[in-house]
Formats: sequence, C-alpha cells, structure tokens
Amino acid sequence: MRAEKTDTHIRQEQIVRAALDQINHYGIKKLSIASVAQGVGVVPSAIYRHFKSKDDVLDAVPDMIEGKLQANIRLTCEETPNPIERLKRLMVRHVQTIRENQAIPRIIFSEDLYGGRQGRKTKVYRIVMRYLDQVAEIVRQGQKEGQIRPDVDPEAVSLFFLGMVQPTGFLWFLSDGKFDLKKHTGKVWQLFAKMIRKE
Amino acid sequence: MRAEKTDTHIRQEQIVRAALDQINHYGIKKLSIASVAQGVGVVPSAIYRHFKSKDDVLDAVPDMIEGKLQANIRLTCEETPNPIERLKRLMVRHVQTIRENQAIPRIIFSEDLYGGRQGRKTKVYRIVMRYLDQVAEIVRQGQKEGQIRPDVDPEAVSLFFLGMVQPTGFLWFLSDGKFDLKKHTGKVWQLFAKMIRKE
DNA sequence: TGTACATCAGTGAACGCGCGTTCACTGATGTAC
DNA sequence: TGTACATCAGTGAACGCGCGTTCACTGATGTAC
Repeated sequence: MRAEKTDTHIRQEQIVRAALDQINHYGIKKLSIASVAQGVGVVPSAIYRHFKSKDDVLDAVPDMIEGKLQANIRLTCEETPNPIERLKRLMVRHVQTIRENQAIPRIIFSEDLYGGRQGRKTKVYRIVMRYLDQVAEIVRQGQKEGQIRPDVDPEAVSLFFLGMVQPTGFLWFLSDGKFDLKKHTGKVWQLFAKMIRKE
Repeated sequence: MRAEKTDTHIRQEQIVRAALDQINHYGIKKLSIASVAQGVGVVPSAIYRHFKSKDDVLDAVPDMIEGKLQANIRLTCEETPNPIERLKRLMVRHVQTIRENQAIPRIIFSEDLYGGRQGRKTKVYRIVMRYLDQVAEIVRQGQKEGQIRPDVDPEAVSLFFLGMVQPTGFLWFLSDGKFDLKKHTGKVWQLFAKMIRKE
C-alpha cells in the first residue's frame, strides 16, 4: 500500500515525533530508521526524502525537548506571579514531562546522541544552562520581592532545583515506576522550600 | 603474536576493567568485543573463553561500580566520625569518582545496559538505593548527635545529596569539562550545609 | 625423570544478522501553454 | 478545458559495513603413571 504523498515540512515533523515516540516506548537502542518509518507509515527509504541521514533526525530531537522545557516555563509564569509558587509548579510540570517522555532522560544521557556527531553535546548543554538561568531568574525575583532568603546563591538554588528533579526521575525510571514519585518529590520539595523560604 | 595463557579468573577481571576503560575513553556506543579484546591484548574470540556473551561482560560492570561507591563510603567513614564532615567528604569523593570514571554516568543512564537484559535495571536500582540508605544513615547519626536539624527528613536529604552530585557531574560531562566543577560543588555544598546544619 | 594424555586458553577464518544508505523506478500533484 | 511536462514523495531491491558469535585447530601447562 502506498503512503499518501505529504509535504516535506509536515513529514519532517512527523518523523521527529515518531523518533521521540519510539524512544519513549522502546528506548534509543531500538531506534532505527525502519522503526521510525513504520511509525510514520512509510517505507524506510522514504525517510531519506526528508532527512539526509539518521544523524540529521537525531539532531532535531533536542530542539523538540527544548520546546517542551520552554513551554513549561512559559505556562508556569503565566499561571502565577509568586516566585515560590512558580518554582513549585515548574517542578511538578518538569516531573510530569519526564514521566510522559522517558525519552528525555534517555536521550539526554545517551551516547547515541553524543557519540555520533560533534556539537550536539554543546547544544544540549546550552539548552540546560538556559533552563537553569531561567530558574535562577525566578529565584532572584523572589529575593527582590522578599519571599526568598537573600543569602542563598540563585545559581546554586537552580542547580538544586535540577537536583530535586533529576535523581527522582532517574530512580523512578530505574524502578520501573515502583519508586513513589509523588511522595518523594513532595518530601524533597518541602526540604527545598524550607531551605530557600524567608521566615 | 600469541597472548600469554592466563587464568580465567584473572582474565575475567581484566576484561571487565578493559570494558570500563573503553567506556571511559570512547563511550558505550564504541564498546565492542573487539575493542575490549584489544584492551586486554587478546583476539576477539578469546573473550568467549571467559564470558558467554557480551551481555555477560556488561552484567559485571555495575558490580564494579558498586565496589567504587562502597569503597568511598568506607574510606570516608574511616576518615572522620563527624556526620557533616562525612557527607562533605563523601560528596568530594563521589564527584572525584565520576570525574575519573565518566563510564559511570554513561553506563548508568545507558540503554545498552537496560535494553539488553531484564533485571539489570533492578540491579542498578538496588545499588543506588543502598547508597542512598547509607547516606540517610549518616544523616540520622548527625541528628542523634545534634549536629543536623532534627526536623529534616533523612530520606529527602539523601536524595538531595544525590541531587547535589548528579546534575553537576552531568553538566561537567556535557560541557566537556568547561563547567567549573569545583566552584559549583562548593556553592552547592554551602547551600546544602546551610539547609541541614543545626544552628 | 621421562612419557602420554587431559585440560584449557588463544587463534583466525567464517557466518549471519541488523541496519543505514543508495538507486532506479513509480506515480501523484501542480504548472505552463 | 485539455495536454505535456516538471517536480517530488513513495517504493522495494540491493549493497556494504560493523559486529557478535561459532568452530575447528593450535599449543602451552599441569598431572598421572
């Protein structure tokens, strides 16, 4: 059966999305041009109409991840102006995003991403640093408004923010979902809030 | 040239060590029976005298990692009885270990480890949880001795301990060493100590 | 002390599978006249 | 409105490479007699 002819811009997005899906469900190791093609509903060689190589497909994946991170920040900031509340909701969103997209840790830590091509590491580094900067900015805002202790270093806090989210997500992944995410993020958040909140 | 005939127990250790080395230098993706064999100084097929398959070689790697983590705990506890000092030194050691063995994050997050075989995930989960328990135990000790605030949850603190170390190591890896590990772990430790120390 | 044999690690050639990639061809869609 | 042609996405067969794994053979070491 012949697949419907579709504009290359649309196909490109479908392909990247299919790649992300494949990674979510089966992991990077199983990601092949064949499986991506099947996800899209075309024959493997058709992929090469839209991307020059598998590496080119992988190149597009971090951009999609950045999109999700940035959306989380935007949505959170629209939701509430309160800095501490922002941090809390951003954490919940972040955990939720990881939960829905196991692909994110899988990709971000994967060799298949970094081994293949120069510069991808730098790209991901930039994405993470940007995210951390935005978190630090929220912290500074909170200090200016007097809700967050002025004697804590915003950069360090942003690292801790990541440190709140990364290990829990990791353990959740390792345990195949048995690690109680809600309970542990709750506990960790309490401690985090205690650390930064001005009494 | 024929390699010297060597006892299988010794060879097995050499092989696992060589695998770890390969991963440290070139990443998991490049880990092949051929490269491991070269590291050991034998011909690829010789590996099969000592391991049934590549998967069996990979199975042995997490044990070696656990050995390093446990050694860190042991050495630290021998060095000082002070709980807060223990945590600090354990952090330094942990970061140092990651620095020397990029293989550890590379393996722990890798699909090549989990994709291959059932149960390896569980094994790593157990290793990490054990480590966290030991950290939590140090925290409890500190609470008993009155140096650590009694109102913080030891489990949450142990997660934060991991959260102090994991993201920094990750960023260091991503940035190819440009991320200033010493400076940032210093900052993060200060914040961590402030959080748990009883005034 | 010497001989015969068993054991076992090392070797290199070969196999087979998965998979990324190429290529000539097909057929649908849009466009010029 | 109809015809000819260009464009471009989809197809399937085939190629080639990397790599894990097998296997028959080699040769060193240890052991029994």
